[in-house]
Amino acid sequence: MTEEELMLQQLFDEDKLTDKQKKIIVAAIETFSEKGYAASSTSEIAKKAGVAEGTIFRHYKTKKDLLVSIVAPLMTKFIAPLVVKDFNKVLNREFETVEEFLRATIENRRDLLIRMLPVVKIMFQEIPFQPELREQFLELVVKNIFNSVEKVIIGYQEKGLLIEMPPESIARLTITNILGFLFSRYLLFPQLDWDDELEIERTIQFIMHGIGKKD
Amino acid sequence: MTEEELMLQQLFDEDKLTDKQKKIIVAAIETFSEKGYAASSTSEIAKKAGVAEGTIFRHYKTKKDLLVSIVAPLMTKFIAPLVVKDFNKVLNREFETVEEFLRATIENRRDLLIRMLPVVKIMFQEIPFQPELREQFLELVVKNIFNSVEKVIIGYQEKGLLIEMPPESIARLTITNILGFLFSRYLLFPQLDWDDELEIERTIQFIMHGIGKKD
Amino acid sequence: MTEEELMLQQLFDEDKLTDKQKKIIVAAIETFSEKGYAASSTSEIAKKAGVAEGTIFRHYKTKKDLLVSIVAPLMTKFIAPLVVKDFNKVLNREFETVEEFLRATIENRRDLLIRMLPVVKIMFQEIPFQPELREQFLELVVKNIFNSVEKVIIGYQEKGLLIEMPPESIARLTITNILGFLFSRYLLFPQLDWDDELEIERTIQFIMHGIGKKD
Amino acid sequence: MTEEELMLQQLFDEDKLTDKQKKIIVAAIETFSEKGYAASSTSEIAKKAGVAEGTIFRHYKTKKDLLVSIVAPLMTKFIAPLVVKDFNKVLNREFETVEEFLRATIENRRDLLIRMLPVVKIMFQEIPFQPELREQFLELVVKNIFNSVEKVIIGYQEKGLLIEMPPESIARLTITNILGFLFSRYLLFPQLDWDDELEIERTIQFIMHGIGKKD
DNA sequence: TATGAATGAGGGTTCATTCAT
DNA sequence: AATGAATGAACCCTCATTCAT
Repeated sequence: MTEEELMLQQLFDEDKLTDKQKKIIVAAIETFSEKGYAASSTSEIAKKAGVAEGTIFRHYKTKKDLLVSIVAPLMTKFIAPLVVKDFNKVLNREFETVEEFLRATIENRRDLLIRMLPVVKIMFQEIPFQPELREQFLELVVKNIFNSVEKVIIGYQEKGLLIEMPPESIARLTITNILGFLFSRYLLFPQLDWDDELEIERTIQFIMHGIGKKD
Repeated sequence: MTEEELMLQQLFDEDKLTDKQKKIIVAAIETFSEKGYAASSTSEIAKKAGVAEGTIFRHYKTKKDLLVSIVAPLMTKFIAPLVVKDFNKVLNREFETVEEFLRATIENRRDLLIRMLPVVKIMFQEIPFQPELREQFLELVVKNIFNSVEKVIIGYQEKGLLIEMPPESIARLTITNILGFLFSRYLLFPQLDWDDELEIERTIQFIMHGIGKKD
Repeated sequence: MTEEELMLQQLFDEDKLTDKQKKIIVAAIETFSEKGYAASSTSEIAKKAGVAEGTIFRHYKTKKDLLVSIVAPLMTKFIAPLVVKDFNKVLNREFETVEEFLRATIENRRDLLIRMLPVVKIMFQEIPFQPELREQFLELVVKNIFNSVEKVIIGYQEKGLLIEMPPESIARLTITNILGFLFSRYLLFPQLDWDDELEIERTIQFIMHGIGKKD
Repeated sequence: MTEEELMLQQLFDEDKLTDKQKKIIVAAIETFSEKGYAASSTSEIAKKAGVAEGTIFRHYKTKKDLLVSIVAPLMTKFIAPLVVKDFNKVLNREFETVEEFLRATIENRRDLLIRMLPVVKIMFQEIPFQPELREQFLELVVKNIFNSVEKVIIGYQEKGLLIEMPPESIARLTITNILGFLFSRYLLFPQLDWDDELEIERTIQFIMHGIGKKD
């Protein structure tokens, strides 16, 4: 089983996908991610997947349908659990400090995040142009997850570990920084030299303490 | 003079642009920004600009040439000065604290940033797919600007106002948060209700102090 | 038994058709009639028939084969008997006048004609484009039937009830008027208000006496 | 100037058609008429017209647009004048009898009718499937022309030359017979031996006197 | 026998680009 | 300089037909 298929299993294990369907999805993710949705052609995807072009349209009514079929489950099945799962651990007092929690979460899932990056890239690239995706994202990710996050943040706030800023803002800022790092690192400038461990540590440090010196 | 033409003047005032060329650029920015580069057609741009299709190709050899002609000067003439200019003020001790500096910078240029957002959006949308733009961005923006930033940051660090983190990281994190806010606000979820003043204040607060409670 | 199946029985009662075959034919007639042969897709027919696409091609080698299988028996088993049958009655002096004969024939079979119209429509739509059908039509309908008609017409001519025009011409003109009414009524402008009884009466009157005033 | 171009001139002389546009229309008429609209491909039409396929879509937004652009002017510019023109002569008492009028009309325009037949064929083939055409036909031909016809018919009725049947019915029946002859002759069975003069004469005779013997 | 996934040729249409005017 | 008709490759998608199950 290739890496891609592993990722697919994470994304699509509930659905019964035929062999060809898996190949189409793998090829589509690769192509969309490399060239962007609009610049990808179904014929190229078909060739890369080793199927006839018509086969794509047997499974996905339109090219956009293919896009949505890739990105939508990511939102429902991947991103939500990714965050929520360990938040429960946090709520169960497994982590004494937010710092530890952030470090554990990021480190813990870094490989998966890296493997998922193509799809994440597609997702953020297309959200500005596809109202359908934007609405799904708001409904499934923003609303759904931010609810869970709120509890955790409030928990830490009550423990006196977080400032009193409203939970949504804290969530937005934290997520911004994590995604900001990942996008800079893997999408915008992958060819630069990065010391990943160090940058993650700095990101966490920044999230926790900002850049102002305590005195 | 329309708003767009004002923006154009900021971007292109040195070049002698014909009236039609200006219209083409305005139309291209609007279209690229709305639909993305690949999904925009030159015929649509021509129609929106009120010129013949051929006219576009008289001024810009290819569609990609049009894209680069829009984004490249942004990098050289807009973003660089935007940051550097006030950094010099900072170096001249005009601002006692980083906070004040950040606030002044953001507030000061907010309107312009908002008006520039279409082009900024295009820039970030296309950087992952256009190596030409990516290299330009690295060369002109990252290297060029980060050099200036370093001095400022070092200055504040020497004054004991910033932590000891390496200047590049501080720059990256700061920029990430500013752009992160602007992208969330204007590109990803413009339809949500935002209290801009408040969010900017929180972003600044976050940049300076993180989310961890000092005690 | 539905109306369609009744019609099918009239058309195909000798052949042993499976249940699925009947459903395919009903669906094909409906689709061909609504959209025309070329604009109908086998997949739509399959869906409407509730069978798999492959099933159609198990029974009919090609799409055209399906068309011919529908229209051909119509010519041999329906139209020919339709006319000939009562012509025998006429020959047996059941009708004193041609008028009565025409009226009886049309009225008598009007419901059936209406129910058959989808297939008749297909037949006339496709005859110009399918040489196979055209030849069959000439062989089975024109030659075969016109022979019978000739006898009837000659019979009435001998009785002094018809003018001396050659039987083929009389046949052509009569049929033209009946079909012309039916086509105007049911195919070209079904949405107009028609007083069927009245129009039939006028058609008969016209066939018999033209529009010139006797003096 | 070829025959087709002559016909085109009759149909489209008011519009300024480029050379390529004329070729496209000629090719489209030929192809639609031979194979039917749905079975004709734009690539075939382009090849036959000697233009690039894209050129078709520069002038006609869609394939259906091409169809309508061919058939619509036929209705407005050809069929209407065809009938109305001589009806005025009739009203001016140029013809003593309806028979003479019919003969003059048919003979007079037979060549043109024959040359127009491909377009007439397309028109009647597609009216059942294209609501757009059907409505146009009703609006432009049926309503428009039948108004004129009514006057003529009433004129002859007042002169005692026509029976008292309602003008619309007389019109429908007359037109049915003329088109019925033309369709049988040129569309359905062009390969049969026809004595055109004789058949026209018989059609006229039939229209005037029916098939019933006066006595 | 019946299925429906798979095919790949061909469908209508769009597009960036060219070039004569 | 500016036009816009013309191009033809490429696009997304549909289709009749095949074949392993």
